[in-house]
Amino acid sequence: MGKLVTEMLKGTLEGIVLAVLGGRPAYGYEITAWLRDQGFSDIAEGTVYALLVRIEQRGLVDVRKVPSEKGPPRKVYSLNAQGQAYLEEFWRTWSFLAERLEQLREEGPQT
Amino acid sequence: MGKLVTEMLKGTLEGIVLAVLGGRPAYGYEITAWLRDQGFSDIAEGTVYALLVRIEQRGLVDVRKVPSEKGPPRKVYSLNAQGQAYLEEFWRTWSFLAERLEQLREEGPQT
DNA sequence: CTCGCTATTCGGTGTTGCTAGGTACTAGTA
DNA sequence: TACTAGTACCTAGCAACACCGAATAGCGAG
Repeated sequence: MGKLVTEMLKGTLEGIVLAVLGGRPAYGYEITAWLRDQGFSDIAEGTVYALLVRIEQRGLVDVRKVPSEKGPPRKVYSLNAQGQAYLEEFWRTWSFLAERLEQLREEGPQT
Repeated sequence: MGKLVTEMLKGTLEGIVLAVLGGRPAYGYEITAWLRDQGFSDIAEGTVYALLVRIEQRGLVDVRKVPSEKGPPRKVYSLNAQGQAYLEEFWRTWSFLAERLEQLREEGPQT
């Protein structure tokens, strides 16, 4: 896509991934593929893996290794209680930002 | 506010400021005050000024100096044609992202 | 046995917002 | 005079995050 998306993803990609994990456990490769499917056509693989490491270190997810038939073992991440709480905080922040922007788009800044 | 907002602002703050300038010309100090009014309570002044320098260097805005009665002269920025085009591109990108997130929030990832 | 797909990891880069100051001009006040 | 506060702008160094490119590793097909 472009630089605009890249910059906007900072801060939101993390929430997106957490939201995915909120729905069901998943592993890196799978998440990357899903994101590309959703239109984030040029998400870098490395980006997703780095993000997963971060949220694991922050204790937002649990991990378990699952053998794969076609390749190295998968690291399957699932959202834990702390991650759930963080995700809710993310949605609140997102709502705040989205409301401000929607208002700006419709009305312009109130004079 | 918090780190979450800070990270989310990366990539969107620029669009926000351009949108403000799309409504009317404005200067840095004024924009900062307006943002704080809108709930972005701890936007740093330096952030806004640095951003304005960037968008000026990219040729998205026109600038003129206007004397002030109570302080140094103001640098009043206004959106030019190139900035207008960029702003529209920003809105398209924003819409894309917002749609994906809204979908995620409501449905969860489709299994 | 090499090619392609699955799956993860890592080092270095660029952009961006923040911190924490500084400069400069005006007006009010002790 | 000296100080304080409000207006208005600028800068250097920092941290976080997404990107790029490459490497590693296992498996099946040709």
